[in-house]
Amino acid sequence: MSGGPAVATILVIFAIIEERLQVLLVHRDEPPEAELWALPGGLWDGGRTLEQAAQAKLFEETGARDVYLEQLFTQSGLDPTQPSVAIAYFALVEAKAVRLRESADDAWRPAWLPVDALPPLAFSNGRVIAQAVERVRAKLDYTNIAYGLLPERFTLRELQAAYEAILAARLDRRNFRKRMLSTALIEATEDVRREGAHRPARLYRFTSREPVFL
Amino acid sequence: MSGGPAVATILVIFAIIEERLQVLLVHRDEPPEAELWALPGGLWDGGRTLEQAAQAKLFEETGARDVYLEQLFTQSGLDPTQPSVAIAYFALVEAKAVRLRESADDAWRPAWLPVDALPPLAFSNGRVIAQAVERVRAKLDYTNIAYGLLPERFTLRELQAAYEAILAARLDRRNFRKRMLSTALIEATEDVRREGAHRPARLYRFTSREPVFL
DNA sequence: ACACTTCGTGTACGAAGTACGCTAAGTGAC
DNA sequence: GTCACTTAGCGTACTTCGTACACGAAGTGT
Repeated sequence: MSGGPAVATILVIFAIIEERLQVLLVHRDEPPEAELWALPGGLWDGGRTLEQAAQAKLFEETGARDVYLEQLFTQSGLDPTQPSVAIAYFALVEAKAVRLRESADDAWRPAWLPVDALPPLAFSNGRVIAQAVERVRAKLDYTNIAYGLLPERFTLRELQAAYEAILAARLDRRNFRKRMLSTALIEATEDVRREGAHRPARLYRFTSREPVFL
Repeated sequence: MSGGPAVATILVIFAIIEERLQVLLVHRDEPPEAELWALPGGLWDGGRTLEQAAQAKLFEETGARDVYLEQLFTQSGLDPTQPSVAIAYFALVEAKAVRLRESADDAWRPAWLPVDALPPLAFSNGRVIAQAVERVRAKLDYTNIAYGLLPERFTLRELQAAYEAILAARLDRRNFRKRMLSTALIEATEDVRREGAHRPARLYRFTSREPVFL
């Protein structure tokens, strides 16, 4: 080994928790950059494609499969101790379907942190996250990537809450509905959900759980 | 050496030549993939950032500095003989300012080939080029990246010709003018250019030669 | 003087997005 | 059972942006 540069994949895993966009981070207990939070990742062994390696790491951290995963950016020089490149991916997962990796000794423990209030991060992970957020926001407009964040069936209100969490903006309820239904990204189901003292909400689903562009 | 995966940068260098969007390719004289055209690139030595390595390679091939250069995508498994990752960049250069590298023995000779009529390419370079074209097209709409393709001063007709070459579509002359001038991306100069038996055309320049987003 | 070519500006129309008011369908209080 | 209350759901007016298209302006060459 050694000689060639180190190649790593790092993951920006998003979920919506408590109406906020949150990102999965791990607490580093050892140098370099000990005691800081960092994005999960791992060295690439060359045995699979980069995408497969990222998928595997995502599964290891969250137990999630078949979620939206997209390559973001490749950086060099993140690790000052050796030549290295890191290929960043981002993923959107449904919070309720995730089971975080257990760390018996409370070491390298993973946790969700809201993107609008991040602590100091290891390496340059803040930049990577910012870029991931930007990409997700842009893609909300013309793709169905939100399917990754929601359960199979959901109300329009829930979908809107997801959009608002990501965009960090409030949207008009009626225009949002109109826009969503005018695309073919989602479709109504037969069922409704009743909760609270008001009219029940119809449940919708994404017409496709594969990435779709408008 | 050896052991770690090979890390390479590859470049998709665009220019507009004879009113067509063309890409710089080199002819491979040796295996693997001998006798095919391929994108220029080189192994990364870890001594600089990836971006600097790409800049250097770009300069080596074209003599161009300070042009638009953007990272595109990272692929693994392009080379079947060893684990490897390739970070692709694309660049936009002004054809007239380019001086192609001389190859004394006519080996690995570089040449411009139009993107709409490419021969079979080595590795999976066709996909990379297609993705680069797509990115450039998208960015034309909301950035000033075209500045890389044109000389410092140009007529609106020339700018439009560049857009048409990239988009592979014809644009309405008057709407194009209106749209361009409504942004602050370009500004009129004092001078005009006279050529041919007709009204002379005003010369414009980009207000900035750094990347600008709308 | 006139034909010819490209440059430059204005106007009319339609599509898409935004602001906003009103009715529908439930639950719970009394 | 009626009524107050809350969220769901739909429709309309207005604005903004993009597209289609017509005409005068400013040169050169005959």
